[in-house]
Amino acid sequence: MAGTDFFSDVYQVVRLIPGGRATSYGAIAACLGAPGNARIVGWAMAGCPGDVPAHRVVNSKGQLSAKARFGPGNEMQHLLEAEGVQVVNDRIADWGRVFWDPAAELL
DNA sequence: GGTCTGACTAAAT
DNA sequence: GATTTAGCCAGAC
Repeated sequence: MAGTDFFSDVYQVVRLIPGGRATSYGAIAACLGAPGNARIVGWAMAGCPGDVPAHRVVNSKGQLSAKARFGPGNEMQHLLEAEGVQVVNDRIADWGRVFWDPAAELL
């Protein structure tokens, strides 16, 4: 797994997230071997280069915590819906089904 | 090298 | 279910 910087690893994993799916910060962190770095993952997204689909990364409850960072509107939600992810009340519907586990799918 | 911050998580209340 | 507390670690100053 790739690795140079934690950020690079996060970016790479996020880029590997298939359309219509989403994952959580903790899942990415755990995949990188650092289950306690959930915050770092989110922070890495805060400075994502732009080619990183950060809209597919949400918190453990499937809630669009990054929505505010994408914009004051529902831009993040719109992106997810455009990929086939149903978003209701700022959170992903059927989260357990949409959830993409990098540690399992990517392995 | 100490301190603050942050798009988190989980457990406790 | 909502709020609070504490734990976690990498970067910026």
